[in-house]
Amino acid sequence: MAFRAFTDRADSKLSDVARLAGVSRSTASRVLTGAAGTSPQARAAVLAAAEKLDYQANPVARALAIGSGVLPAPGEGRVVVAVVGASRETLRDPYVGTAVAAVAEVAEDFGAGVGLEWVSLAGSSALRRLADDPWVRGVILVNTVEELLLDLPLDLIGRVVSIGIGSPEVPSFDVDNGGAAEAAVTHLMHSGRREIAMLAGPSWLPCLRRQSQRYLDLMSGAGWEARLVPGDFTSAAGATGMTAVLHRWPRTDAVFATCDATAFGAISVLTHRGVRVPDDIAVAGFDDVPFAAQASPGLTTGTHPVGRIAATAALALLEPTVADRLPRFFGSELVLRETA
Amino acid sequence: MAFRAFTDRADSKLSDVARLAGVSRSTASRVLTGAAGTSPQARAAVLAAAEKLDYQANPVARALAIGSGVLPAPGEGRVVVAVVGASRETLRDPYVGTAVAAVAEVAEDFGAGVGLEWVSLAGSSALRRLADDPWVRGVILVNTVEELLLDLPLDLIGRVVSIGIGSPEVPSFDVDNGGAAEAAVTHLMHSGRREIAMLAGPSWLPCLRRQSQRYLDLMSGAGWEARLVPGDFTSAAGATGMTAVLHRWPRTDAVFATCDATAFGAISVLTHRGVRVPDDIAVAGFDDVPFAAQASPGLTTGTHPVGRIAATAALALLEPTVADRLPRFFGSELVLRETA
DNA sequence: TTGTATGCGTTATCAC
DNA sequence: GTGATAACGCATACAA
Repeated sequence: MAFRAFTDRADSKLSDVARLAGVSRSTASRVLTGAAGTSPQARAAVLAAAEKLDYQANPVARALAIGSGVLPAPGEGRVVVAVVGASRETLRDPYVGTAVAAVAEVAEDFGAGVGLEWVSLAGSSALRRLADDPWVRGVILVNTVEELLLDLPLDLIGRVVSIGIGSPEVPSFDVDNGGAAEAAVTHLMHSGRREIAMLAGPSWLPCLRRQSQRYLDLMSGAGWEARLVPGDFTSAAGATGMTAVLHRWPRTDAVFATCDATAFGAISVLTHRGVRVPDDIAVAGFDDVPFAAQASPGLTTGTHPVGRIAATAALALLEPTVADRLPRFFGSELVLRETA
Repeated sequence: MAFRAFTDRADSKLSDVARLAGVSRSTASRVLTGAAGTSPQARAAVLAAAEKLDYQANPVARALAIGSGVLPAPGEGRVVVAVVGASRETLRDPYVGTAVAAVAEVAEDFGAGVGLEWVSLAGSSALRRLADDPWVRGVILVNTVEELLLDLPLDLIGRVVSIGIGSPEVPSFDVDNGGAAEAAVTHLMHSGRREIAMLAGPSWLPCLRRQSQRYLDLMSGAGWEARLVPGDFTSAAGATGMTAVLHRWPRTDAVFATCDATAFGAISVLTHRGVRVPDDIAVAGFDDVPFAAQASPGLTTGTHPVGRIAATAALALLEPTVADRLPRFFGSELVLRETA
């Protein structure tokens, strides 16, 4: 994030180069801009002079002449993490912090900075602004929805990726949360549970559909009744969701939660009511946050490599040449602890 | 974060305004730039014309003429959270995520963006770059050290604040962790504990000195032996620190940890060894992370309003007029739960 | 192929 | 006070 070109005035200008090369400014300009119609010898002389003088074109003057805006030099600019959500408080999710940190780390290797921005569910104007800003090297959409993907500013395409759902134009990077759900639910099934409820995430979040759907499929495949309650990733939602489940389906003997925070919320309700975990009700989460290991009982949960996913997304933006070879789908591993 | 001025060409130029106002470009320019020597009637005419045409000076042309770089328009630019630390992984601390999110929320109200950057302990060059970048509206230093504060780029002064220690030139915002330490330690003392150890934070972090010092003062004031082990905010450090404490001072009956993660690391060691918490050893933490309430036993800990602190720091940067009236020191409240 | 001349939109320096 | 006019540094039709 140097932006050197803006402030430090170049020590030499085009006319200096031209004079040293023994040509006119026009010729020097032509050579330097790579325009056609320059003799090899003129080109060599200009290039040598430019090299010698360590010439750096003044981006402001160039922008004025060209009629364009000032463009960032290679190695400048920033990557912005654009988090889609119902309210600005979405930014407070620990998930976001992890992603931003990971992006910051890889961006630094490319001389880029990181930005964090909230985008409302109908926030195409925010994306429009990002698209208009030449200093935005790339945008990482987080938790985006279909609508946003559909009317994405066209000039953003090619420098936007998504963590969550994608589209033909925007490559997506995500955890295999369908697989994670399957691992957790089948584990619960194999350990003899049948009355399995799911404390799901926000229903508007499309990338979660794989998770809920897999649960639904598994339950109907086994011929058992599905018990799904939506939530919002908070532990409060886990608590109210658990309460609702207990009320509607008193015989429930296992719960799969969309994330660890929700699982912990559920567990707190359970222990408060004297329900034993896992003896009476088994609980499985998803994310494998640090506390999952420290809690007692230890939370059985699926890993969620948020940092790796975000870093990969950032790399795809900053190093387009390797983008195709990057993993797009990240596996989750079920970590068996005590709650299930 | 509009940066509109860069890309969208102004629809009207200075000459248009001048023509409509019936004056020369020179006069129009003088009026618009606020230079001296303009007649009231000329000023009125120009202002009216500019208003009518919705005139916006082209920043690129202005920059070229003025010889400066392109400056952000009022309401543009960004605030960067500069986290000081030994390695880039410092960025992964949940504390950082919370701070960035909070800053992002208030920055948005001012049309500013947020950036996140890592600054090494000897990272004056990184700060130099930030100072040179006119698009940086302000810098929020996090966990800074004295050295960095001493050779801060001079032109950064006035748009840099600190979360942690400050200096005469850079206002600091921080939690009262001395008070937090006192509340926790005296609580332990009042509940009959005497052999109180402290699992401290990184020794290089100056803003933590108030915390450790208060513990030391309290212990020596009571005439008891101090037992302090440094760590690094991780739960791993809590585990190894707890092990060390147990080894060196087997009769320890209470522990105050610099943060909740460290406290949980200590507790896991304790429970693994069959030591009962709080019966045998009481544990108090600091931060009051969400998990502190959900863990069982619930963690007794001091609140740490990171979000409010960061938001206030951002406000001080973006609204200098109210900066003096902003709180600089944020109280911590001891939340009594089960571990102490 | 090369050089000349002019434009990009503003600010600053002059005379007036 | 005001209006020409020359920078600012570069790009590019156009003429040579």
